[in-house]
Amino acid sequence: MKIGDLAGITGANTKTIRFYEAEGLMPEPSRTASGYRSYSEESVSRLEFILKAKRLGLSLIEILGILQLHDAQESTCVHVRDLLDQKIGELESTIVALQAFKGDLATLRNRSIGLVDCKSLGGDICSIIEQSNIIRQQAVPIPISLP
Amino acid sequence: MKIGDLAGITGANTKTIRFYEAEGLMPEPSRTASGYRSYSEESVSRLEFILKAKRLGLSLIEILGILQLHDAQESTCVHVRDLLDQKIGELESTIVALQAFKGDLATLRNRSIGLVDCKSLGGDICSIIEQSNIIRQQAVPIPISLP
DNA sequence: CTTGACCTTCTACCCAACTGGAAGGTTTAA
DNA sequence: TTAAACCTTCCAGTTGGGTAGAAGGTCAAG
Repeated sequence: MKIGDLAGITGANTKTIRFYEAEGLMPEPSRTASGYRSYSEESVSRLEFILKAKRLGLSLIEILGILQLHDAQESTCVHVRDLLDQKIGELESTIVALQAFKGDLATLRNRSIGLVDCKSLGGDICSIIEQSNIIRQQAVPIPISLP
Repeated sequence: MKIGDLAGITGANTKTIRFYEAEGLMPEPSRTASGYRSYSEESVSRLEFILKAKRLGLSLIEILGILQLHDAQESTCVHVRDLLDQKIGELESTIVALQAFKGDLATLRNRSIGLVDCKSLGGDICSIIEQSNIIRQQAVPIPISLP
């Protein structure tokens, strides 16, 4: 099967497949006489694995780590479970931070009800912002991407 | 006051101040005879405004919009209130999406308790991932950055 | 007078995860 | 036979918000 077929089956872009190969996520496939990449069924499941893992919020680096364990014929389960725990923890603290931040913004917004002249609260540019005193905690960045 | 003084007062990096100038957020300041940037108190409050607005989660583009209204001597309050409403709405849907996603990951993780051999559930690489069927909604990206 | 801490401009690089385009080779169906 | 639809490699660009470094000019203290 050629790269376009693999792309069609998995929903990935051909450029993305070559990119994953360059990044070491997909192994170098065999080639036809004319140099076209030639993939097997195994390539389909490997690429689908990568896409699923991405949907779980794993980065390419993290996925590479799992695949390297797999390729070294080591067990990946414990490692993956740790990764999931870590992701869940990150999500938890992100959610908490965002909720607090949303509360701060809502307070700020409610204080500004009925305000038309920005300077009526004493600011130079916009009192809503200048009167704010929000110090946001560094939130964990959320990896979000869809194929 | 020179750029280093402005940086010291506000906590911003001198490179960042020049970058904001290039992006049109900070106006071009006057120069000393030797070409050094020379700032006034107004520059301090403008830069502090930018930094505060960033802490509210506004992007530089959004901040630029507010500043352009201000510089055109139009009222910014209504616009800023709308921006806040929009940010609050984005936060709300992001939080909901993240909570759902966290629940999905937790379910997946709990299903894998006690699993040592990844293939015992039938997968090729890691059953935890291969058995997952998570289709994540496109979440709203959250601009997060601290000075 | 020199040393070191400033300042200037300019270009290039960082992060992730692709995506686009150019320039060329191959295959397939009409 | 020729046109479309593939494929190849390589290089550059995207996004956002900066940062790093080079090469040079300036200024104040000792």
